[in-house]
Amino acid sequence: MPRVVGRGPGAPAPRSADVARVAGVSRKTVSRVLNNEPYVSDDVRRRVLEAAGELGYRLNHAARALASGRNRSIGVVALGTAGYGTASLLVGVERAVRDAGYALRVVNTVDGDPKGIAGAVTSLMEQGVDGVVVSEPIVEGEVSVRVDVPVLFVGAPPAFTAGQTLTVSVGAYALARAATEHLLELGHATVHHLAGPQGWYASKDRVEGWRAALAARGVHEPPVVEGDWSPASGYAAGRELASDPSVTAVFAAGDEMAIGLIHAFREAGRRVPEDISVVGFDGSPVFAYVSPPLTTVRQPFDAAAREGIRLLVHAIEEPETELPAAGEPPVELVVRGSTAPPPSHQGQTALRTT
Amino acid sequence: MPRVVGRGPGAPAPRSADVARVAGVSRKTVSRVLNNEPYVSDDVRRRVLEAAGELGYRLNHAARALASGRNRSIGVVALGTAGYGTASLLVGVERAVRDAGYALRVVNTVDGDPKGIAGAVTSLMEQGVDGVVVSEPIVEGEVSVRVDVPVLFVGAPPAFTAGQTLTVSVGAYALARAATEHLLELGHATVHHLAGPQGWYASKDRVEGWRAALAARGVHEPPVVEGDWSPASGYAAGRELASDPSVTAVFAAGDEMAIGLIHAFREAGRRVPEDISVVGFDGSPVFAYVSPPLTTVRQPFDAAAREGIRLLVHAIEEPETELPAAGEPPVELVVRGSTAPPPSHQGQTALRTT
DNA sequence: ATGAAAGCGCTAACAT
DNA sequence: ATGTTAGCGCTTTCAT
Repeated sequence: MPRVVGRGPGAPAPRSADVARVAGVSRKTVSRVLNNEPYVSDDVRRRVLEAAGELGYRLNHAARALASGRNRSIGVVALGTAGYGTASLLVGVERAVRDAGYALRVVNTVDGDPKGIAGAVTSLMEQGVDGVVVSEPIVEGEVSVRVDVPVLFVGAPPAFTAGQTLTVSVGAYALARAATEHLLELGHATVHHLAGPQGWYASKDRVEGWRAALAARGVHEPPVVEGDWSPASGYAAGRELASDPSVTAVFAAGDEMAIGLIHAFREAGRRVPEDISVVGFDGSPVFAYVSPPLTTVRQPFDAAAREGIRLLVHAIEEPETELPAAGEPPVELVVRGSTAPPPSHQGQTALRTT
Repeated sequence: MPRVVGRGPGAPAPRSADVARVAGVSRKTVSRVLNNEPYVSDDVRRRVLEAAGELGYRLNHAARALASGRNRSIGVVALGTAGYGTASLLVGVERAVRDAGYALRVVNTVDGDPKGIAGAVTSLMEQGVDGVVVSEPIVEGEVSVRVDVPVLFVGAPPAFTAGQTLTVSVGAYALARAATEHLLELGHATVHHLAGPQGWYASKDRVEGWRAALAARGVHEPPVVEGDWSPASGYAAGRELASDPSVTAVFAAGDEMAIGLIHAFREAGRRVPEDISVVGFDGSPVFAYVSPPLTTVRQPFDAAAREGIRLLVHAIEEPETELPAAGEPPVELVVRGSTAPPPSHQGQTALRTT
């Protein structure tokens, strides 16, 4: 009678002892081969591999983790939404983690609040991950968890203390600044900003980049409009902004919000880019195919994920040596059709007196 | 000196024996409390929980898995792309898995080919998952892996044999049929189809639904145009289709391809929806805010994920009892602005003689 | 270059 | 309702 329900027909799964028996070596030697340890003759190595293949042997990660204290797995706390940004980052992280020979554990937080994050991290710790990645969308607030493994924060400053905290930037500040400067260089008197929700680091960086670009030119800083990343919130903001004739350029903190914004402008009879220019943020490829094609800045998700995981794995595997510093990611502005010089200066000033 | 690198300052992590000692009970009793087993007095339960809290005790999943043979984890083989569909499904799966009290292991396959899938599944088996989810994007071909746990296929027929295979539909066939029928009811003589890449189940279902709608009305079935899900491939297909004046309605197998398609049509001087109607597939919310707003069919990702995981967990926990059957998901057609009746009949026939 | 023995932290089966 | 004993499958010493 089979020991466990669910096992295929017949025998229980082979263990390393079975491989050892078939190969005519000790269990420890099998272990050595499987872990690519030195001091195994090529002949023995071959025999072990052969026996393993024959038996259809599969290593038991749980047993290995228990015995060695290392899991070769990395946990990621992601935001439970299906946006292009979140998803891209997750895909990049998965790839980088797998390439590093680690397994991935994912826990989503519905909303990025501290309590949700604490719970997610605790769950990951129980699962025995060797390192944790907290992905960009995280809100401010005290997160209280005891974490004794290295933690990588992507696109945000450390939100809690851990065995070791690392950060990798997605260059949001520089990207926001570049987006705003692009608009300013086009001749716009100022640039309005449709931000993400308050309290999010992702929002903050972008606001600051925008603000810095404005300050560098000494131009007036209009009040920030706040959205929630959704196209609907961009649309709502657009209806508001459209009624203000002084608005000729808007930098939106997300591509989808930008799309909603443009839609509202056009409905209100304001042409884009002739009357109002709009720049998005993310670099989602599909918006190159809408009218007008969306000018945006591309977030270097892949590069950030690769770089971040490199750092994290280093911290896991060689905690003593110093970390090779991460370079700032490149700033990539994608100019498409949603930006243009402002309407004639006189018309603009005339309207602004309103 | 600390035993393991990375542990916080001081003591090693507390184990269940420590909790037992502090609470003044046996290790097994601690185990009973932690697993919510019956036959524990309320008083003891309270004491154990208290001791655990005090010590900051965290269960060791690896040890539990090794001892019990069960991991309380589910693995998902996802496609390594950041599309709205894939990401939505993954988010839904993560949520459903967590709600069921399981952890999630994710392995992406860059391309959904059989070899990649086999590798992904093997990796998951080594990680000791109790069940596997193979998400929709999977290509045809023989996948040869030995799997002794239940496997759930989302939106595709079983691609390999396992301890037990389950399927949950996303209703792609019915959705494709509904999309095509919508166009036909508008009065279009026929409907062209921009499909996904050949070999993908996701493409196949949609082709068949489209074909069935056409056949039911006895209308001519034009040749299928093939894309690769990307907006660029939709654009390329659009340039081709735009030169054929008989084309007045296209059903695209994905929203992003539909967007590319529309862009190409407009560039070629064909208005949407006046000259050509386009229906997408997925239901991505942002395309309600482009011009014209995209008519589409909504894939019930959340419902499918919930339903699928319910089935899978049932198969894991009660392999004996029969599975409660899954109802077909609702068909949701979202009519927006990219569809309209065809141009006047006479103009159309005149052109068609070309 | 290889092996023997011990034990990782937990749960299972059987006590009581 | 609670405790005892014996492993789960692997890696770690430490021998050889």
